[in-house]
Amino acid sequence: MVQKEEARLGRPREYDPEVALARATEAFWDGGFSGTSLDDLSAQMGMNRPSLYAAFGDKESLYLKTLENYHAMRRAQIASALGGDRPLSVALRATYERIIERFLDGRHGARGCYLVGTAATEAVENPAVRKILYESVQDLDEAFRSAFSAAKARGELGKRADPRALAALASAVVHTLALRARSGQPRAALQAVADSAVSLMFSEVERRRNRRRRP
Amino acid sequence: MVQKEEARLGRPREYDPEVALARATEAFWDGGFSGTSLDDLSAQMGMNRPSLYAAFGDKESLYLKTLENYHAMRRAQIASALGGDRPLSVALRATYERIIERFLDGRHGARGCYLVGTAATEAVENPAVRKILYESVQDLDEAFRSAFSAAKARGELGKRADPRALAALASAVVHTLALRARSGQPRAALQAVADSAVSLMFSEVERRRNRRRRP
DNA sequence: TGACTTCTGTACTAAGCGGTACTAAATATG
DNA sequence: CATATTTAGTACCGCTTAGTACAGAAGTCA
Repeated sequence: MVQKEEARLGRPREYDPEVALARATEAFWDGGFSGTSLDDLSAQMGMNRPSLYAAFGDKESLYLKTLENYHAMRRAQIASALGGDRPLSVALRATYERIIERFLDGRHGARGCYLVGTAATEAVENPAVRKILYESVQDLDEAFRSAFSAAKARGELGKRADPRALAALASAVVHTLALRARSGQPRAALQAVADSAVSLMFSEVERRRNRRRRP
Repeated sequence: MVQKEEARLGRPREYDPEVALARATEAFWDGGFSGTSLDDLSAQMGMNRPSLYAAFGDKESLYLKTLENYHAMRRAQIASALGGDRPLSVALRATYERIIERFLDGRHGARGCYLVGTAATEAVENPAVRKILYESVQDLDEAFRSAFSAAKARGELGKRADPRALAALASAVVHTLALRARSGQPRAALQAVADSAVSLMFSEVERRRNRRRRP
């Protein structure tokens, strides 16, 4: 993320596009697309309406940009969290831990996942939003699937383990955590859900290990 | 649901309150709370604004009534689907089948669960909505938990099986199905998720059975 | 310096919003 | 029949919305 501060013609911007987009995301995250007005946005982004329009287009295209930006960030984050050479059961727990942290962190209370919390509502009547939501779900599945495949190749899972099925389940845990956070469940409840899910995914193997250790 | 058509004073209603509430649900389901105007509602409910206000109060209280109504209906439906004397693995598959059917059925495409699709967005800034969402998640967990406990007592699960953990997972499947439906995933994808999840929940037992049958 | 370019900020428009006052219509009651 | 009561429908209110016109400010460039 190098700042390429080329000498631009004309009056310089008084806002940072990245910061402004992040603040727009915050605003939409709390209120949803329809529930957040341009006055809200302009206030929270610290830029007046005409500048906002010049920079991001109309409300919908601003919203789509926040969605795509969020999606790209999370995609990278998940990939890096699942990468590395830790056993998947360990990496998975750590990943959920970080996700829970993010889902609980909001200025006005827990807000879960941005896509689950706001894009899902808009998805029915807005095809562009639906497409982003669809791709984000697919990408999450795929990230988990490749992680489970790799883990299986490393012998961390049984021969009968189905990476695709386990990945769908791992995604389901993310989705349920997003919803539970937004519904107001406390951190301990979210952690319990994530923990028991991971235990279940690896239960077969862990039991086999235990049998071998103390026969 | 007996119609108690008492002789009321004054001009008789030209609308059926239950039908009107169902139509309001439909409208909100597609557009969300903020995205659905009173004009939309009054058009779809087939009653003019003053009648709407007299019958259901303002927009928010109408929305809350649709949420509570939906919650009560689904609660009863899940309970009846999980009840009966079928093995839980069978009842669970049937339950998911029915849920998928409902999630895919919308006039303007698949819409998933009404609560997940609309209440989640409003939950951050509206405590009343958050409360209903919270209770609906808890109720679903509890319905599944009691079903898993009963199944365990009937010997359908291993001794180490944790009904609470399995219930959280079963709820997670419902949540992910709601989201996937709304994101546009086809029926086959939803069925695959549900099927493989059920298989995973009962995998331990099924494997043991297989071993016994063909040793 | 002066022309050109880009951003800022005020002020505005037209349309849509949630909500309501008021009149007419349709029933029960006496 | 007259009266009370409840609904239906029109028409409106004040406010908020998304989006824009325009003038001035703050830079670059020649």
